[in-house]
Amino acid sequence: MEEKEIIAYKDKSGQIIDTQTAEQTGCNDCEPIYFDNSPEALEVIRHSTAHLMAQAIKQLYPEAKFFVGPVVDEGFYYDFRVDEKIGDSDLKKIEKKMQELAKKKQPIERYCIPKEEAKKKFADDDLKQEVMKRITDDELCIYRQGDFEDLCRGPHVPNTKFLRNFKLTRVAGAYLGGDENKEMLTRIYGIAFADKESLKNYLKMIEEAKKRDHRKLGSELGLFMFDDEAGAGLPFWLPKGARLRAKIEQLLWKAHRKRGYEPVRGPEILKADMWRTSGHYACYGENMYLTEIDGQEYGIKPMNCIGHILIYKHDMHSYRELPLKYFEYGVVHRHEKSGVLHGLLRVREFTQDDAHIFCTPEQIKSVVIDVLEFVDRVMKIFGFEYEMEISTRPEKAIGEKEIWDTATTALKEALDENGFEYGIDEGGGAFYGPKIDIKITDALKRKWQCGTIQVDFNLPERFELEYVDENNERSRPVMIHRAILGSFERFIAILTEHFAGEFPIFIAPTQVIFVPIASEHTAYAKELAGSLMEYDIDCDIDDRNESLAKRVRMAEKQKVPMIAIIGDEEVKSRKVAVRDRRVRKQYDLDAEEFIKLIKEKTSEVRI
RNA sequence: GCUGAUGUAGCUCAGCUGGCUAGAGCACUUGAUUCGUAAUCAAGAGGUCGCGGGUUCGAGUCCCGCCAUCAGCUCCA
Repeated sequence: MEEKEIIAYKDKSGQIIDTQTAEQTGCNDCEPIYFDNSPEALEVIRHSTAHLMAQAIKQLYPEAKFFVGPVVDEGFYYDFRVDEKIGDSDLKKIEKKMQELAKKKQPIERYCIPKEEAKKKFADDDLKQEVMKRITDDELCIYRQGDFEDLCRGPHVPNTKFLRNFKLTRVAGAYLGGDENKEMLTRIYGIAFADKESLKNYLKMIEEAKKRDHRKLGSELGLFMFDDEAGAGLPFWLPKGARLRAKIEQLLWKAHRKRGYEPVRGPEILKADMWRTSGHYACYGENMYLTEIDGQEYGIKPMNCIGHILIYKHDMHSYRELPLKYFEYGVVHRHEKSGVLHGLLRVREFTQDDAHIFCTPEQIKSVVIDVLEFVDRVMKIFGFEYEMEISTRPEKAIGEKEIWDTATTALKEALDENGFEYGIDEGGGAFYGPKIDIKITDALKRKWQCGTIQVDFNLPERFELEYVDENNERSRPVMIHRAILGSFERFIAILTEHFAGEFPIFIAPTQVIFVPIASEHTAYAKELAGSLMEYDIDCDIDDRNESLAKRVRMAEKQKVPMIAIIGDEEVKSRKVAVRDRRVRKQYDLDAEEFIKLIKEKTSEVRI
């Protein structure tokens, strides 16, 4: 067996020191990093592959100027400027050149020079100047392979021979430094591994993800559609999708009622002054759809808070009523930029499973703890793992700093007391308060932001909300906004990809499909379907004039969990031949047993 | 919104460098078949080639604008 080669070192603090640096400055107490797929090794390999790509681009497009080329979660990229347009077809060409360069086994060398000297050296390269502006070090390092040199902090592999298992995945545009107002550079993304096998597996995973794409499955399974003429980002729910959605809505409705939430409903549009009072007009106005009615400006709601607030204000409230929980499947409209729309994951009209809890400041912690229990229950039912993150005060915000601090502390305590782990997103809060975001991890280990719990001290102030406290005096309640799924649209998109379209029977659009073998068996199938419909179980009967084999195939392709075949034998003995997709088994059951089984399977889930 | 790519029947796609009435498979309709677990046979219907301009004797094919989609940037449920 070939001994693994060392491509870099790791020092005590965990920092990666490449072999070039180690040679120049030494490295005490360093552990070697071998040429394999460890996270550290991949970082070095991918970073060097980015450089190799830059070298190839420079040879193919001599006028190219380079900005930055970092390693990211999904591989690496390099941002650069060329005069020509680079399309997907050019990737192959660049890849080929990279292979060619890698084969030359060029050593990668490093040398450092004072910043001033570097500035002179790259005087005619405005992008390099831009990079240097961001670096505070006095000495800058340059890596060289063959005739290609690039300003870089490293680390890099010692030789280009280590860079063989890579693939350029896509071309895209990216703003210089992520700033929308600056010029747009060309960005090429790529991925690299130590061995061929891992690269192949990675590409296979991407293929798998493509097969699960909710947009593809959504149209194959007849869940939803979009219509170019009707407008971008405006989903239409087809019968199968609407069934699926209705089941989730019903399940969740009951779960809310059980937890003391009251259903309410506000109007879709409100006068613009309302949005001015709330602060939405100023802070969220660019995303709102505005219209004029009888000379008055109105805004279509982008959030449901105002409706719930006005309902709260309609009555006097005693401290005895708190916490008061209003919930609504609220339809909201947000003018998202056209480029960000993405299937059901990002749309312009969507329905939130929204609730607002009015409580005293002292109750925040216990209310949040209750919501966390609710979230946990729902996530478990659908088989999702999740993580949480607290977001703190953003730059564009309303409300006093002290108020923000109090609220943020309450959120942290609620999580701490329950032993939940969480991350912190500094400055990531909504403009009206800090929040806990719930991020789902799906079957392919991808993370999605769905649920959210947001404390709000500001809107109660702006709308002068009150309750009568135990001393018969007026006090100001706190509001907690929360959503568990986030929106039905996004949640169903994630659910579809998570289950690859094979929804569990309790939410499947078609829970049972009857396939009568010949036309004289249809009556019995209808009778059984009728019984199941009594229990809100969605069943279809496929009595089309097609072969049995074909109809079974169609049912399988539609991923129906239970297929019930009805023929002479079944009619005669009042049985059902069941084909269970989940356990991939076939068995016979008496009609009564069958109905009981389906009833159990569909109702065992309670949130 | 920005960068790049794409847009032919409900879906997946073919249609060479501009040239007769635009094709295929699946789905759909009709007829035959009445069938025991992943595609029965036959026939039929379905498209102002995303929309609007332009170049040309002639445009699905070339040019411009718009719309939509895709991959990203940025933003978010």
